[in-house]
Amino acid sequence: MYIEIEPASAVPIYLQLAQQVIEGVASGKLSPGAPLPSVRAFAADLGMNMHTVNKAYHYLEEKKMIEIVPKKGVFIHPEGIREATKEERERLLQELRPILAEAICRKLSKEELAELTGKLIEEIKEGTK
Amino acid sequence: MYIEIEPASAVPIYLQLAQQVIEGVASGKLSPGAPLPSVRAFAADLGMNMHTVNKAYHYLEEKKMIEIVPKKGVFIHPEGIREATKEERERLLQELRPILAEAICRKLSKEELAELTGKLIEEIKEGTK
Amino acid sequence: MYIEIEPASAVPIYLQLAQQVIEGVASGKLSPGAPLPSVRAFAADLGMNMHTVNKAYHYLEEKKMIEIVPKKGVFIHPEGIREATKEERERLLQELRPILAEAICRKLSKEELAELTGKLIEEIKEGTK
Amino acid sequence: MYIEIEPASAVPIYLQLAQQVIEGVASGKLSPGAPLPSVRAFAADLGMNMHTVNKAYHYLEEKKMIEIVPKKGVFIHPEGIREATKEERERLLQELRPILAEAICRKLSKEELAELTGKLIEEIKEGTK
DNA sequence: GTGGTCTAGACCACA
DNA sequence: GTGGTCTAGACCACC
Repeated sequence: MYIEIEPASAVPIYLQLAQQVIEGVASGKLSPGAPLPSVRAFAADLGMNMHTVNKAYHYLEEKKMIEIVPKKGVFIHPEGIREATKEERERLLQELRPILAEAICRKLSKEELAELTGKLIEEIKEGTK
Repeated sequence: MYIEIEPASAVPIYLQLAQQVIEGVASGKLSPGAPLPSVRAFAADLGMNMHTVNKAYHYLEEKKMIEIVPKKGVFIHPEGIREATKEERERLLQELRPILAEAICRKLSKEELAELTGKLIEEIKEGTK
Repeated sequence: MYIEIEPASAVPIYLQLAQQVIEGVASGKLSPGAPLPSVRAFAADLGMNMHTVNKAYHYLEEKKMIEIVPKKGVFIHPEGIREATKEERERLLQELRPILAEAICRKLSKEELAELTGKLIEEIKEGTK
Repeated sequence: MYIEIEPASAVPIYLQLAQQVIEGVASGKLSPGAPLPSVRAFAADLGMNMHTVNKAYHYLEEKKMIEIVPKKGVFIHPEGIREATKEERERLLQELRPILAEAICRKLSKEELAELTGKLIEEIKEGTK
């Protein structure tokens, strides 16, 4: 797992971290049950504060992507990531919406978009950064 | 143009407003050169602060999607929205990335995703909310 | 709303605070949509840290008992507290279980327990502390 | 006695163990004077650390629910579990309070609650897990 | 060693 | 003025 954080980004550090863990799962680099570093170790590793890592972990736990076992450690959810609920699909679509709207304004055709997202999906699955 | 704002959302109000203007353009409801309400009128209409509408407008101006003509008014960019630059395409992909990654974790296949985004694109183009 | 915190208690401060807000709702003192103090004001009021109040608020938000509107304030969930899902009922029962088990060991009969809980419920509903 | 531990629970393992012993007593499966496994044997049996079992035993001893006889073994308190003192009743009520408050918020009526707790009590007494 | 909790103080964007 | 984020450093219970 290589994690790259851009401190200057508008997206909060804890979110960047969480998203990269999610990418790790999507690419298969992180399998169900796999341990994640302790909050302290990860924080030291990434040069950030313990609480920031903690926040990322709790964010992921809420999404049921990881399991935080008090005093034991943190693990990719051992029962596997569950399929999206109707609510979650709806949320993902809502997040997608403004991005697609802007792309359409910018004259990207449906086909171009399909190709771009297709490539992006492959990239994520292969774990290419 | 029906604008719907969710005040409780984590997305800032000014951004929600800007995104809905963009959707208006994407759907063709707002054509190049079309006038937008004055800051004052829009704010009163939507029950929000003038500063908020102003911020949305300047956000859109920076993206070159609208033109603010002092003393005259605000218009959808009359020369049409220009195609995405390389940087903008890159940014759109970066925004897409975490959403797709989560979708993959949630076991959405490439085909399902393509179908969903396809539908969403149609929805936006038709201006269906 | 009178809030009383026991710093020496084994139950974390943020939880005590959250529970007392819940009691406020149960007693009807806090109605749907009612505003709660800002994190800073509440913290100053209660002599605790802003982050502790924040944690209590986010705990309650997760339970959908309050709504945190960024930059606006915090409110008792305006649509009212929704009924317990099957999962939540199950959790409540699991929490009840060890307490009842101990009570049974201590020779409290079913009738005594029913009477005690009945009284306690009335007490909570009336907002008697 | 079947003991089931959820390692991922927020409830400490030693407490889970102690609570299940209490349930054993409540259901009558463990009668006054009945022997409990040695710390070592229990730990091996449950795949947990000796310290953890030890802590559970001392927790139960403090509650006077078991008796630890050095070099002899551990037994359910032979003189029977004594009735709850006033303090203990008070403590049980205090533990009950937040659970009931949440249930009230969730629109569970007094009658529903009475029925649910009644069922739960029967379940515990019968030793149904 | 782990995560959980709490405090303190800071800066930021938003409204 | 609001909540959001981040840092820093501390103590605790549990394993």
